Amino acid sequence: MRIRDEHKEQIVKQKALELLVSQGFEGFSMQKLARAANVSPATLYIYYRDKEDLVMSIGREIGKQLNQAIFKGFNPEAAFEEGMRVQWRNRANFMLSHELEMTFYEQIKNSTFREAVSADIVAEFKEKMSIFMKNAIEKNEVKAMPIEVFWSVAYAPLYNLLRFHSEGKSIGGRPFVFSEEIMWQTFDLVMKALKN
Amino acid sequence: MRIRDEHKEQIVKQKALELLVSQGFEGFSMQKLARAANVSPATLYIYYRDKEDLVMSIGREIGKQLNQAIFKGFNPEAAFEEGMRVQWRNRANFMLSHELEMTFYEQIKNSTFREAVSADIVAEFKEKMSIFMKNAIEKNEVKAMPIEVFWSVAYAPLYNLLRFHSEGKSIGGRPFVFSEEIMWQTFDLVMKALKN
DNA sequence: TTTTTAAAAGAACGAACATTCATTTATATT
DNA sequence: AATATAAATGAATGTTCGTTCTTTTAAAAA
Repeated sequence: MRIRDEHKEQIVKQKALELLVSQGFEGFSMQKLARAANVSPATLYIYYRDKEDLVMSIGREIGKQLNQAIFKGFNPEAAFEEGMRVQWRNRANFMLSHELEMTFYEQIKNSTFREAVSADIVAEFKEKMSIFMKNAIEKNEVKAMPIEVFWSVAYAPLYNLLRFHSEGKSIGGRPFVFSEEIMWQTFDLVMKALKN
Repeated sequence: MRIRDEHKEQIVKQKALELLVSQGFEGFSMQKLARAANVSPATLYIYYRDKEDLVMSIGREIGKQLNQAIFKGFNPEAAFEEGMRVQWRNRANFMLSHELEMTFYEQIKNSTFREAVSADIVAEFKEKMSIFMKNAIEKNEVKAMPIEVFWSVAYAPLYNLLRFHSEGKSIGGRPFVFSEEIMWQTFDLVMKALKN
């Protein structure tokens, strides 16, 4: 029995990401991918059931990686600001070292493949994060609020900074560059908003 | 000379929006649009140069509408919190009354058509907003900070709430519904972050 | 070494794609 | 009423699409 070439499979995955990010969903096709990966179109159907399966598999894999990265070293029993600091550091680290993946992930969340990607991931986030929040509220570190409000104030600014960063352009004239300093400056503002 | 049917043109625009939002860029085609709008494919090429022109025209039009709505009644000389309140109200009003348009606008910003849509819009925002910010800093209402940090803290939470709203689903178990109350609760947190 | 089996390939399929062409239709002007 | 002209059409263009077919290739098992 001929053995599957894992390296070839990796190349397909990588080229798919590159193509999807550079050309968008509308410019992505199985034949282009096959050409880019130096593979027969038929080979793609050994690795994936069809085009949808390919896109969703890659999307789900990135989602899992992201989720895992986010909770690395995160202790739901930790003090509020400390826990939040870990979350910000984890998210920023992952995003800066996986720009291609994150761009694709944002793309897929604004596409018809939306649901499939985020279902499990949201569930895991909810489970771990709600314990952390419950603790913080009980310890009087933060006011009770709908989790959507919390999420929006706590993380949306960070994601937005990173979006400015990877778009390369800015609202101001000079190009915006994300840095540790800017991140923690923003973090302090967010803490000021959330902490009692 | 036969006169152009403006009503028909409107239907094409509306159906294009509906199709793009429900099927995504990858599921959108000129032939599908023609069928949905009860029009010959050739007619689309009377209204638009090609597919790209169609998508971008619609995107740009929404961008202009959004920008106009945002600055309605906005006075750059106003006090910081008051000015921000106008901005939040304007943005929320527009988004809630143009959900389809906003979904499409988010889609296009995460696609290859990105640049073309936001160029002018960002320029106008920068011009008007920088005066407002300069005033607020001089009046000691808010600390100086990079405009990207300001934007991320000031508006990203609002956009994120509205995203939760239109996704219909939530992090929590119950479906999330955007409301005036939740909006101003979030606004207060953001003000706490930004104001001196 | 031979057999077995799945990986991989290349050519091919009909379907759908963006766009154009030749023609018809409706209206404003003469 | 006749003419001019741009709107609108349906059919057709060649191209690319996703996917499958048949065949070849490579490695594990015999």
